[in-house]
Amino acid sequence: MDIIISNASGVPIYEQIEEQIKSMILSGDLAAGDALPSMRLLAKELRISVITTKRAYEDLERDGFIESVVGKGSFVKGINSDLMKESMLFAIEECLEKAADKAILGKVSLSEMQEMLSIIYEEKKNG
Amino acid sequence: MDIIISNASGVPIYEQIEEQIKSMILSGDLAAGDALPSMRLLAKELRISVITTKRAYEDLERDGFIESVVGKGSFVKGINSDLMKESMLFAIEECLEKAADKAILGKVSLSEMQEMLSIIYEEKKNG
DNA sequence: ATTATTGTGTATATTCATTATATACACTTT
DNA sequence: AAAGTGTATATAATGAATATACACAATAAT
Repeated sequence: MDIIISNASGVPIYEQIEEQIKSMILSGDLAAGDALPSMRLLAKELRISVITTKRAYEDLERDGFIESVVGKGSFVKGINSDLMKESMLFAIEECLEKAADKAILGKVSLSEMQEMLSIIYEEKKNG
Repeated sequence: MDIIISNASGVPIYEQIEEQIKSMILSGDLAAGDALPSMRLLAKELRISVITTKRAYEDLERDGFIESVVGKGSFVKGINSDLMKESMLFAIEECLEKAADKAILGKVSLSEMQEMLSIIYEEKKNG
């Protein structure tokens, strides 16, 4: 399981895990029925506490993406892919809203923002 | 002093105050030498603690935007307007980066984001 | 088959950092 | 003296992350 956590980002670890697992489900890297790494194993790999992985899996279960059964493990559920994309778009929207708020306060134009976004996006995608 | 704080946003109150005062300086609503409302008065207007306004003014002073002198009050300093804009752009950049991260994970294209951003920006600016 | 072991998820109590607070203090002006 | 400034100390409330012990299931050893 290729999950990368960054302490510098300010994003809570459990959220980073959630986002990346959702992404793998969306992209097909994880299919319905697939087993996730156990909370303990993932915690060991990432050098974090079991409780943090549990927090992530707990949220994913609450939101209907996975299912955990004691003694057996955690598994990907059948997902409505459209709903999934909806949830992703919503998270993106929240970030863009914050950026727009700051931009308007700071008298930064839309085209300036578009330019910035374009550079950032391509940078992240390629470099 | 027209400062609006929103508890729903998740942004700390002191940060909201800082952003809005910076914005007023940048736009010219506040000029060098102008007196800010006293910490106590602003706290009273916003129905928050003096300590929170102090925290905001403290940060603004640390960053060179204002100056506080005991017994007298807090005042806007002479500002390098370019540096100011730099600092605003940096904050916007951070938000856009988070959005871009999520977009790439979620297989959301750049043009989709541009479209979202455009709608959000215009909505906030006009509506 | 029974039992011990190992691997699952779960629950409790705790630590740490951040945000926000009440209250009392020190200084300046009037 | 009084009323207005900014300042400092001690405290509460929340959220992120943790260590440790608990409960259940599958498996290997006997």
